[in-house]
Amino acid sequence: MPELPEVEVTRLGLLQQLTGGTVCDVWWSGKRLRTEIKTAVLKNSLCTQQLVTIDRRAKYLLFRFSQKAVLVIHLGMTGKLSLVSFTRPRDKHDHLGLTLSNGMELRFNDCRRFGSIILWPHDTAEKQEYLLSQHEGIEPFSREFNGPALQHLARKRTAAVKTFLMNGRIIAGIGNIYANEILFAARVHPAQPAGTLVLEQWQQIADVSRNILQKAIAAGGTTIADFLGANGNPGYFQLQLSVYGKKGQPCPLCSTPITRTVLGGRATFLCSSCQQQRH
DNA sequence: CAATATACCTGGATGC
DNA sequence: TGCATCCAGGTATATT
Repeated sequence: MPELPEVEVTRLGLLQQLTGGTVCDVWWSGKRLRTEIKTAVLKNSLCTQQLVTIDRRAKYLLFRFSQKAVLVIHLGMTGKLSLVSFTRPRDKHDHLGLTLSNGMELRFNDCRRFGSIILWPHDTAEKQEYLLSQHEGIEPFSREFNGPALQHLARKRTAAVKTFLMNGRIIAGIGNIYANEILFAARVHPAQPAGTLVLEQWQQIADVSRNILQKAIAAGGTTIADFLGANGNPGYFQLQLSVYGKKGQPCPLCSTPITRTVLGGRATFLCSSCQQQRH
């Protein structure tokens, strides 16, 4: 589900209600996620700790606690976080619960279990955060995300520009839905080799990326099947999608039917009239 | 090193 | 109704 906007919507929703809360218990379903969960370690590190703030790097949420420990949560494909009363019965696919001293519980629900939950203990958190940041690509809302920088990063890259945008080690936060939408808005053909785009195209991609991601955050994210923000509400950006999932429907700009292809194993939607390869 | 394939999971939609 | 098949917002790892 979650690309940068959905992760950001989750973060903002939790921040409102959660900061200042103190952890008093940890529950785990016993089912393994992408990473191993050590309940005893989580309890030892987090119980009595107060949540200071929540940050985001790429699609990771960083829950910062008072004694410097950081709980890192990645939502994978179907992960959702919610804050509910600890008396509420657990749902199917609930996998982790952090009970807070105010009677609320932060719950992680993840049907497909591609999500991950990692604890950075206080003594290595700084180092781990540095390593994560090194490993992840540039943030779309950062200064370094601009036309010339993107063109530079794409030098000698033969992979399709869509695959390039979705490569998290190069650019953070852009997944399949937003890659499709960004390339349509920039009028760039998804299969064009990244290294062959001209500066004007990269500038356009940088501009529309920020615009689309920002609008998606403002709309509460995109809910196709099951994304819910931390307050339990769906997003509404799917109402503003131009091409994703729109096979056969008219292009909003020229009415040519949208086509679906597969690129790098992922569904790819485009308007063959508005998006043409430029060499 | 870069590009591509595969694996990790569950469940909804589709077709027979 | 049942069953098989395909598909889904991500990413680490292996293979070419």
